[in-house]
Amino acid sequence: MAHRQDQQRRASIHDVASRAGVSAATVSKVMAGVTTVKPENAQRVLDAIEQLGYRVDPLASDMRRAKRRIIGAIMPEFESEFFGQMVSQLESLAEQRGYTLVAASSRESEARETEILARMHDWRVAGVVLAPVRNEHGPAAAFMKTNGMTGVLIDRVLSDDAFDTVSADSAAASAEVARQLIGKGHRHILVVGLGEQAATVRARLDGFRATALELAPDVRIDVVLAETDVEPLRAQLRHYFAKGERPTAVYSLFLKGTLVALSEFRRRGWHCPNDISLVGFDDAEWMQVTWPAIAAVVQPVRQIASHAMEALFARIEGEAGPPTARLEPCQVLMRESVGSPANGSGTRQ
Amino acid sequence: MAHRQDQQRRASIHDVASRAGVSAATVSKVMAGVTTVKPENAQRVLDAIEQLGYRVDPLASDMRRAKRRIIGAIMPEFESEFFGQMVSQLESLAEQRGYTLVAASSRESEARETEILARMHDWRVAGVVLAPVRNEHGPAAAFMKTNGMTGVLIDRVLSDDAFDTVSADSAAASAEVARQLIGKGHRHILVVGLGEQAATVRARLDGFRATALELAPDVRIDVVLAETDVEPLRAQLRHYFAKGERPTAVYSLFLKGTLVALSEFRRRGWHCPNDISLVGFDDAEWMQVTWPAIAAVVQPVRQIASHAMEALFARIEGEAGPPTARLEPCQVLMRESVGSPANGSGTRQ
DNA sequence: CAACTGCGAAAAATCGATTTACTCGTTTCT
DNA sequence: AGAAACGAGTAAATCGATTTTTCGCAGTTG
Repeated sequence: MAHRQDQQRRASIHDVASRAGVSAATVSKVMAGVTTVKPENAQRVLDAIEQLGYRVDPLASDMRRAKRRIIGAIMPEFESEFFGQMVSQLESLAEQRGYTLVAASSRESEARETEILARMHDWRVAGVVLAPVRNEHGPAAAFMKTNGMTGVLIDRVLSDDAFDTVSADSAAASAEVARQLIGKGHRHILVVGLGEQAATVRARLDGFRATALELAPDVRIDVVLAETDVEPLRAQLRHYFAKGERPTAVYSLFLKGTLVALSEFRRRGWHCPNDISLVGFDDAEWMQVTWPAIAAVVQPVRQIASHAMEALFARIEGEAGPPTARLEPCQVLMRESVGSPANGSGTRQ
Repeated sequence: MAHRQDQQRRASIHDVASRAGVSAATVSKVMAGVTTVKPENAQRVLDAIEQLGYRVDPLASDMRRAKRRIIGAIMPEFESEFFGQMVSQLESLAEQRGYTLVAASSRESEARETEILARMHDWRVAGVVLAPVRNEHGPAAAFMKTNGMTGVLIDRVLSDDAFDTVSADSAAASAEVARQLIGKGHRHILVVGLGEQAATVRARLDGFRATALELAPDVRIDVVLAETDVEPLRAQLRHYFAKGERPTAVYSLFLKGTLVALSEFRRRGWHCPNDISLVGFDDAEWMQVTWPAIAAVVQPVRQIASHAMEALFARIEGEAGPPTARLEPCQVLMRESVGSPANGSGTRQ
């Protein structure tokens, strides 16, 4: 009955060799495309491979190699559109070069970040794309340095003295947001953010503040920052509004903050842009289909991914030289959620 | 200058052995926790490991093993919240059992699905969690069967004769949606969907239609289905409305369809729920913070993930018996985007 | 005292492919 | 003609751990 004896060992190079009547070394050469094999023998090997359904065992094959054709990717999370697209892009770029991408999520923990890195080191990955939880100065980057790993840092980084970095030009984008909000007449703006330690959050905040103050020295900029979690941010924001503060615009430095802001507006019955304006860093597909459409800074995911991979492969192929720090320009989409404060800022429409 | 000689070969088991003055076999035993080692020697080995910073090379270690402690996961895409959460959950569950998750995206292609599967087979993964692009009858599942792989199918599947399956109870959820829409008085409903071949799409459509017709035999149900891409769906939907069709409610069978429907409503200046009602399969975080909040069917991601992993590990550990087919109950959140058609169905508010 | 039992550890085989070194013939060059 | 070069192929070493086998030695047993 049970034809469950199909646990037949998969064909090894020796099986192919004996079936083709040659040695294992010859089979290996045929697979490697070496020309010093008699065409006749090569054909017999090819036939044997075909018949046995032979596939090279990557474990054995990679054993003697110092590096495998594997790229590791470590993202802070997988749930957001941004990192989802990033992983997808990276995977596709890696595959184009014949590499396999192995992705892992640090789940916003620096400890996990280093553990994963150690595991990838054990796996002898050729290189790593690390999107650190905080910034380029964490233990993960240090681990990579001490272990001589090849890698690129992306997203929440500015520049590093050991690794190439690629990230969105947060400061420039924030400056542009400031320019537009000030231009529309806003003079009391609330900035909300998460993760003070993240390199990009500081860049966004500073870029925004500098430009806003330059264009309108009388502008009032309030800041509500929470350290790591979203819920504390929500609480702080609620408290801020409860005090009676009434900014005419809110600029959220990251996606979850935009959601928190929107939900607080809901609680209070405020509508955009009549009661308050809203811009968020990070775009999402849904933002253009809602009433109103939500203004957002679009991060250039594809550019970041492709430049990161370019830099990484250059290093893998041995390129020397000082590390580069790339900043990719963002696009600011001022959608319906932003208006002029004049429209009415006190009562509901 | 260049202190770049740090490419020092990492310590092998033999380095540890010679430093501890024992043989490699003894080191291996100490690491494996075998008790037949003199405590004194064990200590020397431990010290040597400590001093050399020795870590087992997984490549060499796994070489002789038939299976590695690796679980493969293949998702149709990484960009959506649903699959992002799914991968995250699976990764965390795998790690809890000491396994590493290797995730890959088939990018909605059955050909890629099989390629990835072949690669994972080469890697000797202990098991695979496959979320097939279409359904359980594709080439990927067949590949798994012929190669005797261990696996679980999730999401776009109903049941299979070789593998355990876990998915959301689409039919029941759709029936509930039908119940509520009919209950609110809707008698002309448009259902939009993508991927006729996907097991779940059919289940959702049939579940909805059966219940709606049972409760209100006079209900008119229109269906707009596109095969694979979103843009054709958008075109079809636009054409449908251009004909002058005016359903009072739209039920989208998947997330992207909900976005397409919303953007078409925008084009025409229709607001929910006054001009038209909308419910979508698949919830997303933003749906509760928009005006109006969008009604949605929430898939039980955590349950699906954990039951899938439970089933998978049971099989890995040798559990026999016929495959099981689990359906996890969904939650239907009727939010503001759904109202009664009476509210006004012709002109803008 | 020879034979047996066990323990602890070393030696050797194994996993599957790659690579180096080496063996024969054949050409080619001087 | 003799040396060097080359073509085609094989045996063996190698990668780093695990597992099986073997071995020495101490303590028992008959």
